[in-house]
Parts: sequence; structure tokens; C-alpha cells
Amino acid sequence: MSISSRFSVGIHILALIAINKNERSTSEFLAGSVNTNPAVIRKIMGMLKTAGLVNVQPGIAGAELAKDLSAITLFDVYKAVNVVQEKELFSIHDNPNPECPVGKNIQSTIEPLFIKAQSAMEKVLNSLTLEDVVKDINDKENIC
Amino acid sequence: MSISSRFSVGIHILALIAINKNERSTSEFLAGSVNTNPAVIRKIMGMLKTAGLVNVQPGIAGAELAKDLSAITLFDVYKAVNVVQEKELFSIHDNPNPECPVGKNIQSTIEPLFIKAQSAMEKVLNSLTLEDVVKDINDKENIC
DNA sequence: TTTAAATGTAATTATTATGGTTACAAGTAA
DNA sequence: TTACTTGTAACCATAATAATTACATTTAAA
Repeated sequence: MSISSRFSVGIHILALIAINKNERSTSEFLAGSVNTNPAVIRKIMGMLKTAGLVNVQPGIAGAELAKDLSAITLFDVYKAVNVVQEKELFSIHDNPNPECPVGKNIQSTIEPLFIKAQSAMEKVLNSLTLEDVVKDINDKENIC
Repeated sequence: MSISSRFSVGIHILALIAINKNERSTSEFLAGSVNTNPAVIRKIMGMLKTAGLVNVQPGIAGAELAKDLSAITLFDVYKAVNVVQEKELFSIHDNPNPECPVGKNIQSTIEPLFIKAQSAMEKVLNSLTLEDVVKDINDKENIC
């Protein structure tokens, strides 16, 4: 199983808003680039707005970044779109048998190990910003 | 979304086989500790067997570890039970618009970043062994 | 050789998350 | 007033999970 593509779509949206900053980035425009339905974009945009990453207003066409590109990490986006809950990248089976030494202790033994693994992954996401993403795209396009 | 509990169940099974090494660990016995159905245990056991982590035979009651506890990493178990495909911890939306500079490049830009994050997580799993798990359980139980 | 017990595996089910789609109320600007 | 946009809710198809039942196959012991 994989982590929802809401995350990659969120990155796509934010990068496109930045690159398209001289034009209005409506949900229809963004949907055309992502290749999905405008309603899907608006739902994700709502999450990005709640997280304080974008400014959008009902009735007003277009979204804008609420922060500088370099101030938005991939971890910020990841948290914003709610693809993985805190400490729950790995699920642990519940109700193991408390009368068995393994069943009684397996959860408390495993949990810190799983958290350590999840944290290592999230630390990488926290070290990357949207600026890195946009720069790479611009390099590939020879723009700017 | 979370990674399947097959992973934590796999760890549970292997740890219990090790701790119960003087008795036969049948799928029914293991299921009693995990608190699930014996058929679920047998399915996971089949994966662990394919990965060379346990020895089981049709008709013969009980499973045994195929390697030393210290020679089985959590990454081995993770791969064995097939909870995350290689390079696919994060899914990336497909068919972005190739006529848009962002749509054209987003996949190739994001993929290495996602792989880097996934690798960091897997590296942690690779640094932990079943011996660590069993020792912790034994410590908590004051056994040996 | 028969019997009992265990593994291997397929089929079925309920539950949940995802991603897409349609529809429409509400807000804004021309 | 009109046209356009955002925000949301409702609904659907699909896929993965985990549990359950059932049964063929294999082994060992009576």
C-alpha cells in the first residue's frame, strides 16, 4: 500500500501556483495540469488553506502562496494533506493476547521502533522545500 | 493511511517462535497470541517462508526460524510481508498534463525525493533486528 | 491402513480509503 | 443582474485489508 497521491498533487499545485504567479491559478486551471477534477483540487486546496500554505477566497478566482517557497517544506505539505497520521505510518495489530509474554509486550516494544523509522522519513521531507522542487522544474525547462 | 499490520504481526510471529522454541509453534498457537484467525497466520507464514525466514512444512506441526535472531532485520520482515513495494511508499498521480511545464516534470522531480525519504525509513528498519525485539520483551518479562 | 492433526490455499465477506464525478449553495466582480 | 468561482456534500467504483470458512494435501501415529 502506498501513501495517497494527495501529497504529490499538493506539491504539484503549490509549485504550479508559484510558477504561474503572474496569472490566476483557478481550480480548473490547476486541474488541467494535474489532470483531475476541479473538485478534487478544491478539496486539497482546502487542506492547504487550513494549514496556512495558500490564500484562497470563495468567489475570488485564483490561489496564492501564503509563504515564501523556501519557507514551505515537503513535510509541511505532507502534514497539510493528512496522508499519514502522527505515529501511525505503521499500524500495529490490536488486542494481542495479554496472557502471552509476547502478546502482552509486543505493542510497547514495537511502537518506538516504528516511530523511529517514521521520524527518519519525515526528517527527510522536512529538509526539502518547494523551492527545491520549483528550481528543479525550472532547470529542466530552462526557464529563468 | 497506514502500512498493513501484516508487518507487526510478522514480527510478533517470529519473536514468539523464538521465545517458544522449546514447544511447537503451530498456526493455532500463534493465532492465539496474535489474536486472529489461524488462516491469517498461515498466509503470513507463507510469506516469511518464501523469504527464507522460517521453516514450515505441510502436515508437520510448528514453525522454526530459518536464521539466527540477530541475522533477521526488521527490514527483512518488512520486505517479506510485502507491505510496501520498492520505491512506492509514496504514490505519485499519473498522467499529469505534458503540455504544462509543471505537469511534464513533476514526476521525475518528485520521485527521487520520495525515494530518499523512503530509504531513510528503511535504513532504520535495517538497523534493527529481531534480537533487539526479543531482548526487549525478555527484559520486560524478567525472563532470562 | 486408518485416523487425527496440521499446513497450504482459495473463496467470500465487511470495512475502509481513495479518487473521481455531479450538483449546488454562497461569495465576488463586472 | 449575470457570469464565474470557491466550498461542500453526496454518491460511486475500485482496491486493499483482515477475518472467516472450507477443503485438499501432507505427515505421523495408532
